[in-house]
Amino acid sequence: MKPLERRLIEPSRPLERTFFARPTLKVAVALLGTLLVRREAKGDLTTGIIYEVEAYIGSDDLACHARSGQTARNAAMWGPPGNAYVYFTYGMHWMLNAVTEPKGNPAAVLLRAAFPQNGIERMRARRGHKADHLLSDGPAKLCQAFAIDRTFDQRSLCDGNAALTIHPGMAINPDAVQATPRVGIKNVPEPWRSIPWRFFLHPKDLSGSSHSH
DNA sequence: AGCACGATTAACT
DNA sequence: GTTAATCGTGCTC
Repeated sequence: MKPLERRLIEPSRPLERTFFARPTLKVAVALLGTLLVRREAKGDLTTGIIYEVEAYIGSDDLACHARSGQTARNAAMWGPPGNAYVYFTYGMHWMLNAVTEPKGNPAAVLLRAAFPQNGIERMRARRGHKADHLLSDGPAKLCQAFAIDRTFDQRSLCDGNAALTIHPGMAINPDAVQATPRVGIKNVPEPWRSIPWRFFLHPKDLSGSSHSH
């Protein structure tokens, strides 16, 4: 018996580059509630609603990889807004970012968590047989669940038929957005270590009004 | 050439 | 609560 999928969200057009070509903090908050869509072989869709992000903004931000100037690794951040920036860390994990701000202005939003919507069994096959909410509740887990690796670095997230896109998702109550310091940067100097550029929604705020068009 | 550490995770005590 | 895993990157010598 095929497991029951959550509500099938038929993706509309992806978010356009103009969505990402804005101040990074605005893009970060606006990404909450949007739908991450991974098109796999045979047209299978793996999707989830983004509910946790972090902003990394420019070479002055000492937590941002742009702090040490442009290199082969971080070049994506200097590229067009709406591209992916995917990097490898801790010797084993991939991280997915969406590049923001006008081209040449290095900044990005780290996608830290998404609530599974479609393709949940594919996520389980890659992540182990865990409860839905544990499949993509961290930046490296998200990349595992959605099968994202270096091949996505510098690729557009805005092309309709691409393997990875971001689409309008749920309407979000701005009052429900939580902000805290970014995590995993405890050796970064102040004020960057404590500036509240992590944004997220509580699960209860994900179960409300959903719309796909 | 060597080295310290990382936008983390899973598995421990 | 702690810690091993595991290796690319950027910095120092």
